[in-house]
Amino acid sequence: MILTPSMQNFILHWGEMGSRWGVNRSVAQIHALLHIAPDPMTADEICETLNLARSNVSTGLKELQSWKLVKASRQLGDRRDHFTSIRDMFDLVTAVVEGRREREFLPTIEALRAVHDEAEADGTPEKVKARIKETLDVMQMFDTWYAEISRLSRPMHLTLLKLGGRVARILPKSK
Amino acid sequence: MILTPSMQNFILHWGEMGSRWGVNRSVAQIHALLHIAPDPMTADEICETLNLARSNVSTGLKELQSWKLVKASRQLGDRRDHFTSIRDMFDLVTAVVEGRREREFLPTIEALRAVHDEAEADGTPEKVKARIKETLDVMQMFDTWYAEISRLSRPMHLTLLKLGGRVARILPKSK
DNA sequence: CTGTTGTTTCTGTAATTACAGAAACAACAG
DNA sequence: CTGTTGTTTCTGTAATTACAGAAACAACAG
Repeated sequence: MILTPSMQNFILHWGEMGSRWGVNRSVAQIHALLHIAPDPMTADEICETLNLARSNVSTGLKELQSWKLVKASRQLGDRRDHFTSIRDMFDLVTAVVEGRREREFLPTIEALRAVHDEAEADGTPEKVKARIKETLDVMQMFDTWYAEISRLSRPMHLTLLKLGGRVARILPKSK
Repeated sequence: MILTPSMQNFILHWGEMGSRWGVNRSVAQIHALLHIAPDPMTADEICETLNLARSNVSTGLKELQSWKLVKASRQLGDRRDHFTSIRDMFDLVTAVVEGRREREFLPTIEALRAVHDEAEADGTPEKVKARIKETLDVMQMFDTWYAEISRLSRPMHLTLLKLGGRVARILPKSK
């Protein structure tokens, strides 16, 4: 596959961004390539296009699949796996947010809960215990909010997105 | 300052979480300490409590101030700076989200815009150009949504948070 | 002036991370 | 059986990152 300069830049920038977002550069580059590739690609094509070792592409694809950002598919008369990224940008955002929640947010809440319980018995000052509890409570509040919102339907999400700040005009009436 | 085991764990976990969130461990630990500290602390006290070099504490405090997570204050009759973290959890979340938006989201949008313009002239296939444009558009849509929502008042934020998924019950009527 | 406080910059080091490339395997088609 | 495809695991290396500690400096109180 031949990359035009702007396609190369897209992949490079996505790779940079990936490393800020906690995904390593190679993995983010593979995702970027699949994201803009018109057709599914095999692992070998990805190796050639990005100049990565096969082992790393294989591992990277696994990781992307675990994030549910990439799917493997088969083509008739070909034994090789063909990989595509999620085509719908909404699904992509959902997958990324969901992944981060599971890997970063929930473990933190869990750890905070453990610390909170531990603090009951080890002579931690009341003020400090209150701070820890408040931190835990607020994080849980945000998590609950997210869980509820994410359960809404796609059209509802779109409505809310388009509505933006105007949601405030509608709400007060109902209070 | 004496740390109980649970306070130590809080700081350690916060430090771990920090490294996942793109802040380095020391910086996250300093923040964790200030977050649960009942009273403002001087740089020296932080050094002692966390066993960090003074230079690193100094740099870390600078970084936390640039994130607006920590403020320096003065006390009568003392020439040293005393540091406190944001006390209000809502302000903290806002500061973190705002910081990440500026450092991770906006640069990406900027880069995408540049790639998008570049793609006009370098023979990038139409399909690929469309993908790039779609990616840019969706990211901008989310950013606009966030910008509008963040402009709402604090009580409105609280209302929305408590409302959670029930916001859906209110909206359809108005369509 | 001296002492205190804090910042910045540099050096060196330990730990971590991100890879390439090799090798061993597994699954399966023909 | 052989050839193809893909995965997993290992070794080695280069690059990066996160520090400690030193040193030089600045600002300022008294």
